[in-house]
Amino acid sequence: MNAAQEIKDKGLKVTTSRVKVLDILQPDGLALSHMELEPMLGKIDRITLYRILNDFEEVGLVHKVIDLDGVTRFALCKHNCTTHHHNDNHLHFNCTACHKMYCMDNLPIATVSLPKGFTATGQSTIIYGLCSGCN
Amino acid sequence: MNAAQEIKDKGLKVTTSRVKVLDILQPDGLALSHMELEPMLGKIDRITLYRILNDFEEVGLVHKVIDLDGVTRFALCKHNCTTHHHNDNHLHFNCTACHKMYCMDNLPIATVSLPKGFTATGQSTIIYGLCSGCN
DNA sequence: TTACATTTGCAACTCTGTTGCATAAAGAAT
DNA sequence: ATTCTTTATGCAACAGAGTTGCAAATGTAA
Ligand SMILES: [Mn+2]
Ligand SMILES: [Mn+2]
Ligand SMILES: [Zn+2]
Ligand SMILES: [Zn+2]
Repeated sequence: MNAAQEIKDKGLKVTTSRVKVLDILQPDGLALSHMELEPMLGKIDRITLYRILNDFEEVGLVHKVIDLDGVTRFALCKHNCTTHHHNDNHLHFNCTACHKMYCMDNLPIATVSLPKGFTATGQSTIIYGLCSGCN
Repeated sequence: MNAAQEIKDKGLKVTTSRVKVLDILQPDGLALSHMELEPMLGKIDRITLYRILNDFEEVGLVHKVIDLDGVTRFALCKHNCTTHHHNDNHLHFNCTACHKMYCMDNLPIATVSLPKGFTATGQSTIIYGLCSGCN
């Protein structure tokens, strides 16, 4: 499906900025930061980019993940996420050389048994090391 | 062991600010943020606190962990960490109600098998849900 | 094509973290 | 105890990330 249609299906107005942002996030399965996205987008205001990404996250088009350096990154949702309900409970891999962050769908997530009194609703795991490009 | 001695053993000068910071981090096993630490410390300059925590991390007195909201937190090391070599490869629990972050020593860490080309040197897992105080 | 609702760009602001520099404090030598 | 040297501290100034208010521009539907 094309970006404009996905945006419309989520109930958002189709604007050139939003289409461009979604197109850039499409292909790779990588989670990109604001600093990486801004130069790829031309002359879009950085505040607009903040608002677009936040809107996309709210309607389930992208998910947010904070990497090991504390940098916020965004990646496409692939599992029918909807407004305020994300299904992106997958692992992420953060390369310590090139700092790329990969969404690792299809990897199993271990269940942890917590001490009495604690109840888990989810977990966020970032594995770090060298990616296939840096190895 | 008392805070002053621990600081001296790591080759750092024993100052009143450093002792106070280490004393505050001692008891609970919680990872505290700058915003939480500053009011507990009285009149210590915030830049000084940044430098103290960074120095403590470098010599292996504390470790840093970024919570689910992207807030940087610091907690005591408990496993003979040394300069530039940390052994704090444990899970963390982030309460979604009170936002406390707990160091979960003694919980097993699952090993993940990655796609070809990727090699892991470690992982960082944050489990979220309700803590014993909020349940 | 007009009219309405939403989005965008800009200014201003907060919060986090870093660096340079003069002063204060710690530790060692005398 | 006093001096000396090194390190730590406080302050100012700055850079980056993220938010909000508001007027102008744009999208959509009538
Ligand atoms: Mn992801
Ligand atoms: Mn910890
Ligand atoms: Zn890499
Ligand atoms: Zn709690």
